[in-house]
Formats: sequence, structure tokens, C-alpha cells
Amino acid sequence: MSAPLLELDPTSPVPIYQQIRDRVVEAVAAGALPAGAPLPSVRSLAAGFGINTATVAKAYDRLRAEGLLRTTSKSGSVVARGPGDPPSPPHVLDDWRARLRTLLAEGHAHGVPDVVAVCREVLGDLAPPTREEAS
Amino acid sequence: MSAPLLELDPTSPVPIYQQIRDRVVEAVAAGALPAGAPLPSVRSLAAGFGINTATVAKAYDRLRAEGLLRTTSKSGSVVARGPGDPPSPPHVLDDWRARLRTLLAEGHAHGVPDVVAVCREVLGDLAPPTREEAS
Amino acid sequence: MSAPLLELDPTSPVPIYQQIRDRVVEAVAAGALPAGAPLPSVRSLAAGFGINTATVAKAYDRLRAEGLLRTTSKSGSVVARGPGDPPSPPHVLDDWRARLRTLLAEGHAHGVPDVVAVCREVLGDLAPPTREEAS
Amino acid sequence: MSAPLLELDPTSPVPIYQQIRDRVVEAVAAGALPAGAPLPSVRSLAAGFGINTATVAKAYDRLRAEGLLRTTSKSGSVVARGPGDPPSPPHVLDDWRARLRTLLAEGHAHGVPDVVAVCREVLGDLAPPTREEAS
DNA sequence: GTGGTCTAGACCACG
DNA sequence: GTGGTCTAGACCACA
Repeated sequence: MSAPLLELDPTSPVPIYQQIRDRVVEAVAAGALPAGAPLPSVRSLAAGFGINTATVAKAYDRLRAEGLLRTTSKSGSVVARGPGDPPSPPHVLDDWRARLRTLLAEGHAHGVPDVVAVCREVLGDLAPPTREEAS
Repeated sequence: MSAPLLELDPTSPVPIYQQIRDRVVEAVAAGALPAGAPLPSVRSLAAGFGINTATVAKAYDRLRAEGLLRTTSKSGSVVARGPGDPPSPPHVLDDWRARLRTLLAEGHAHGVPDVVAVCREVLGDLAPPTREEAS
Repeated sequence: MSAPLLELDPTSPVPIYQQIRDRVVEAVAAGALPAGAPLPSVRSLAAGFGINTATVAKAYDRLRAEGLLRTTSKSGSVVARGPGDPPSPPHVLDDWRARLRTLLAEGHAHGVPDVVAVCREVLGDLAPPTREEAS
Repeated sequence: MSAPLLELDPTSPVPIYQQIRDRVVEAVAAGALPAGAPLPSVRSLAAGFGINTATVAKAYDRLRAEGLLRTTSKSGSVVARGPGDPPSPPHVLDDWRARLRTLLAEGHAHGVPDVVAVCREVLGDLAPPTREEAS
């Protein structure tokens, strides 16, 4: 795999900590980071990208608040849950639905013929049915 | 129903200009604002909500950049396109897809059982039969 | 009122951002900061205590995550809820109960004769029945 | 029931030494560890859980500082006091009260309807009949 | 003016 | 070694 796991764009208006958070969320959804999988240490990740440790720490902080990450001083940060685990609390999901609503509306307004089809496609391409991983 | 067209929440962490933009996008998607429909002038909208004209102008700017709004000195600002029109240029849709990807991943990672079903539901509830509409 | 609203102890092992958070929580519980009440700006509070703005920002961040604070760029940070409002999500309350359990056990183990009585006292002294405030 | 006496969660963000300390405090409060009861040696406890002896030592240190533990070279570490014994010195109780104040305030601020009732419930469920207790 | 983001670097707690 | 905390200061987004 030459997949770099993380690609950051310092020129993007999206905050770096948010980009890190997004990439991790996607990796978790895709099963690339199953529950229990370790994430790079704050220091190493920061060093690898030439960014500040505080920035990475903030990304991890958010993920922790979302319940996707658990961290102990000893073993560092590990993924706390996967797609198959019981759904997160309603409070979290409601907020997600609201954002989804706006985003789907945007696609529809822009003339995407079948938004649901795109969703299916994006999602399938993201988290293949968790088969044997390959074939 | 006098259909308020726009509801803004000044206490929300979402920037006002973003809220305006989001509401317009949703109205366009729902067909409430068909192509050619006039939007209130920057001045009147700002006055109506007691907000700064610069805030409204910024929202309109974004909508214009997205290709959803067209402004002429003659007819003011009108909706530039509707859900049925040909899709927006690729660079717009690609960006949308990227954001969609992250958002769907978030739902999946948080244990939503059938993300596509939720999308279908949210979308149907947003822009129902679109065209003939009623019966 | 000579009550300084906030007293911080830089020598305490309790992080400063946590101290700020705790004092705000107490003020909210006591009704001294009712829903909608504005908190000092990050800058002014930091300046007033000779601490860094990032430290205050972190405290506010936590309060925001707890649902006690809401902040907009315009009006700054305001209290988002009060004691009388509907209870926070179970997720939050369960965690609180667990911490309460340990803390009450501690008091009991240390020979406090009637822990419940102390709770009643502490609480009454904290949030008087919301009377006319004094008499 | 083989009563595990101690259950540690290495994935918890709560430091291990703190978990040990908390569990012992709760056991003392519940009467499961009456005054004079011996605790496992630092070495054996550490071995039993596969953790560092320094971690256990730190937990015992804290308990000793709190006055709940007494260590002699002869009899090892034994519980120094129980719920029925005379209250611990004021400086210990004052600190406890301060933390209690913050925690109760937190519950109240989060809309718990009757905080005292919850305390009663939690406590009764923690250290039920203690001695002959009821009739 | 407000808060949000990020950097560079230091110190401490945990195990 | 890990992450958590804090400082001093800069820049940007929002209204």
C-alpha cells in the first residue's frame, strides 16, 4: 500500500485539525482503522507533517469528544469504535442528520440527477461490505 | 402559512452568512425558489433581519460563486438554476462529493445502520415530488 | 457584591482551564449566570488573570462541548442553559453519576456521618430555591 | 462470587493509579474492606494486573496521604479506617467538600431534577446495611 | 470588537 | 516514550 493514510492541504480553508479529524473518520468508516487500532502519536504525526503538536492534539481531542477515539497515557490513542458498533447517542446523530440535509439539498440544487445513487456509490466505495478484504 | 422563507438563528455557532446561504440552497432544492425567482435585495433582507448588509452580501457572493444566483443591475438577484437544470460544472460537483464523502463516512463510523436509507428519507422529505408536485 | 466571580489558583494541580470551567458551572448552578447571560470575552478574561487566551478558549471549548455555553462570533459567549432546563442527554448524566458515586464513597469512607445531609447543605448553599435571591 | 475486589480498565482515560485508589475507596466505604483488612502487596498486585509496581505504589501513596491506608514493614499495607470511625481531619474533608460542591453543581446545572435524591440513591446502593443498620 | 486557528517551544503527569 | 498543559504571540474569519 502506498496510501499515505493522511493527506493534508495547508492551503485549504478547512482547518488542519479538521482535516486530520475528517481523514480519521473516513478511515474508521472504511474499516482501514478498526476498533482498537493505534493512531500515530501526537508528536510523530506533527513531526511527519511539519505541523504543531497542539494542532494534532486538538484533532485528537475532537475525535475523543465524538467517541471515536480513546487515549491513555500508556498506549497512546486507539480507535474506540467501528461502523458495526451500536449507534452513537441521538444528540450526535441528530446533528449529523441536520448537516446531511443541507448537503444533500446542495447536490440536488446543483442538478445531480440521482443524489441517492451518488450516496450509495460514495459509501460503497468507502466501506466495501467488509468482505474478506480482497478477492 | 406565510412561509417565512428564511429563518435565522443568531445564537447558532453557524455564521449568519452561512445560514442564509444554506436556507437558499434548501429552498432551491425544494423547488420553493425556482429558476428566475427573485431574491430580496441585500438591503431589504438585511433590514428585515436586523443584520449587517455586508453579511447578506457575503451570502449572496457565495451563492453567486456556486452558480445558484445571478445578479444584474436591472432585475436584482434571481435564482440562476433549479434541480432540473443541467448539472453544475465538475469542479463544483467534485467539491460537493468530497464533502459528501466525509459526511457519509461520519454517519457510518457512528454506527448508523443504513446510511443510504437515511439519505433517501432526508431527501424525500426535502424535495418531495419536485415537479407535478401535487395531485 | 465584592464577589470576584472567579478565583483562580495557579499553584493548584487542577488545570487552569478546568478551574475556569468549574467556576462557571457553579455559577450556572447557583443561578448567578442564568441562561443567556454573557461571559467575559476570551481576551478580557485572559488579560484579567494574566493567563493565555488559549487557556481560556479551552475552558470555553469544554463548556461548549458540555452544552452549557453557546458562542457566536458576534455576541461572544453566553450561557446556554440553566438548572431548570430539561436534563442533558443520558450520556452526560451517566458519566456524572459514576463520578458522583466515587466521590460520595470517599466522603463516607472518611467518616462523614451523614453524607446526604452534607450534599443537601452544599447544594442548598449553592442554589437557594431561586427565591427573591435574598431576604 | 469470588469478588474480584479490583477491576481495572486499561483503556479508560482515568489513570491506572487513580482507578486503584478509587476502587479501594469504594471498597472501604462499602465495608468490603474494614479497618485492619490487609491489602495485597505492591508487588503482587502489580504482578496480578500486569502493571508497573510504581503505578501501584503511587496509588497506595495517595491512599496513605488520605489516611485510608497504613503501611508497616511488619504487616504490609492495611486499611487504616472505616466509615464508622471518627471523621478524617478537616483539611481532608474541606477538600472533599470543595470537590463535592463542584460535582453537585454540575449535576444541577445539567438539569438533574433532584440532585439530593440521586445522592441518596447512589449512596444507598453503595454502602447498604453497613452494620446491623436496619430492622 | 469578538472568537478561531496555528506556531514554537516549555514543563509536567503517566507508566 | 506517551499525552496534557500552558505561554507568547501572530493571523484570519465574523459581524
